[in-house]
Amino acid sequence: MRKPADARQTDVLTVLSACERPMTAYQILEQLQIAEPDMAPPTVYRTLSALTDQGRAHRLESIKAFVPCRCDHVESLPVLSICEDCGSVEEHDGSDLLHTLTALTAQNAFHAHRHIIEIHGQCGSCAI
Amino acid sequence: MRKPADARQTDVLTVLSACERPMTAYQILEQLQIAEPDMAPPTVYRTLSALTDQGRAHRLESIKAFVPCRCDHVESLPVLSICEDCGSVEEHDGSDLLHTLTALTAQNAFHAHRHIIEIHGQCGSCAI
DNA sequence: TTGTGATTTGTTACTTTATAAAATAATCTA
DNA sequence: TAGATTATTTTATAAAGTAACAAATCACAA
Repeated sequence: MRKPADARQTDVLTVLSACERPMTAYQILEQLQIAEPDMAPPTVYRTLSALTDQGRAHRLESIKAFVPCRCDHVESLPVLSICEDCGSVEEHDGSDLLHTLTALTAQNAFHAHRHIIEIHGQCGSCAI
Repeated sequence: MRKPADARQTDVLTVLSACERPMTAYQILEQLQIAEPDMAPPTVYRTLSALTDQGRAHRLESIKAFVPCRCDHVESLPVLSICEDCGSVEEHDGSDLLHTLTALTAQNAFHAHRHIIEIHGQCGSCAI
């Protein structure tokens, strides 16, 4: 059952958006397999790569999971805060951090391609 | 062959420090197995957790690898820059970022426990 | 149209990364 | 020095990710 890539991307984003929490690749796969039982991991991973490349989804490296982009997905520096109690994730625009980060790495003439900023902690609702 | 935890930690740090590049848990295991062929993954993972908790090593979440802490391992906000060409990693002190990060997440009364800041790019030596 | 090559998508099988849980060893306490 | 307690190791397996090839589709020339 062959589908064009953009249809797959829509499918994956739909599944991701329907869930309040970040989802692992295999959780996404499991959802998609309800409609297409033969789907295999590479299909999901390929689609997720495309989505993250486009900025339409983000991968949370520290918890091996994915969230849909809640911003305009053009923003250059997503900062993702992850509540360790309830698992919820908030997305923030970290553009203000850019020049400090650049200054930090400038010593070695380092040229950045991609920034990963994730914050683990406790969200307001869970702090009560 | 049972060893106290701190001896294990020394072993792992020695292996890590002897390598210029970040190492995966299984690469570390492979090195340690030269002396102790029966060592199994959980021993390495447990030791690495202890080391990262103490700040004596860092885990690069985005590449699933570990480096020894090159700073005083008390520093609160390590920023790790990773060269995508040669694989080298530099460690920087990102304390200056703290108040901006706090401001970013403050809207939701989020309370941070741990920050993960990794930068992918190209180091000076590889830019030539 | 139809053949040809380039590209995208699907499938199989596997590798790498990580951990749960049982087993064992060391240490402590009385 | 037996029994309780804690820490470490082992076994086995779960979870995450990918390489490599097969099949389908597309683009375009003849």
